[in-house]
Amino acid sequence: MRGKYNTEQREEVLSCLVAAGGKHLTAADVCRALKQDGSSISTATVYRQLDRLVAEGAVIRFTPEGERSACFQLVDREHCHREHCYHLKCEECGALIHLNCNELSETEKHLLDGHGFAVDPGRTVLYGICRDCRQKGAR
Amino acid sequence: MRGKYNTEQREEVLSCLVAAGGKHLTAADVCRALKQDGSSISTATVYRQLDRLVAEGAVIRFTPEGERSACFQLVDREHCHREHCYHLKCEECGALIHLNCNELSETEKHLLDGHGFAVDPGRTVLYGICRDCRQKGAR
DNA sequence: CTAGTTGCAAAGAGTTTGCATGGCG
DNA sequence: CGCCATGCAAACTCTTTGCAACTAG
Repeated sequence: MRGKYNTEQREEVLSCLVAAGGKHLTAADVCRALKQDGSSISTATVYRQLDRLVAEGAVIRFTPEGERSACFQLVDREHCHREHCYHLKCEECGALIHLNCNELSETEKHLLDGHGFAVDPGRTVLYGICRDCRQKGAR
Repeated sequence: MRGKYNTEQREEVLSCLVAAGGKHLTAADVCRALKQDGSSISTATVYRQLDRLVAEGAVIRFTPEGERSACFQLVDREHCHREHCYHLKCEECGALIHLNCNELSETEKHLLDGHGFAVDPGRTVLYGICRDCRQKGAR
């Protein structure tokens, strides 16, 4: 089973994402950053830890349009109550918006009752254009 | 320079996307569909034509989170807004469920009106557990 | 001790590219 | 005819996997 042990490699991958602040990193970015810090972790392990962090909901994964590799970004837990926290990712400016909204809980309920599908909010990312970018772009 | 000649291969790739209606296709889907129609175009050419169509703006390209391959979808210029087709991805069995549901359109509207966020349905994937897997796993 | 983890290298999947040939305009 | 497009296969990039050795709890 995954996510049982707390290894040094795990800590390093995690702290790498923490150091990145609100920004996202690719797996390659993480490897590069780690190498620069003197620690060299195998690529496979970086991927495995990232997967694990995503599964735990500590990190979200997404692939920006046009990019070939996946991006990983730390979820800010302060602005994110466990239960119904969704993430909105602006395709324009890249902002990651944390959203806690009853309406979405309703939708969640509907998908479960009406479609038998149990949504996993922590792992779901809604793509679109945020308010700021819509105003700027006059859309 | 690109997009000068109107070849048979170009027509076939295009008509394949037209035939798909509002739905998106991967490059592999296109190849498969063409092969089924008797015409076999090289993978490279399918990619090149898709690139060309994207460059021309006739087609959009995006990669749904969790998927490894890019999706291509015809831009319907008449019905300017994209079809409200969402995708549900089962984390258990990997099934990708296409969903067209009014409730979600409501949610979309709410996100726009209440939060200023214009969701991009084609790009968004909701993660969770599907009905079958929930029943099997007694979750 | 025992089961989860790691590193390595090799395998995979998807996509791109080099080059000679073919075909649109 | 001049170029652009095609096909093929090899190259490439990103990610996953098999397996033996290692290690946290």
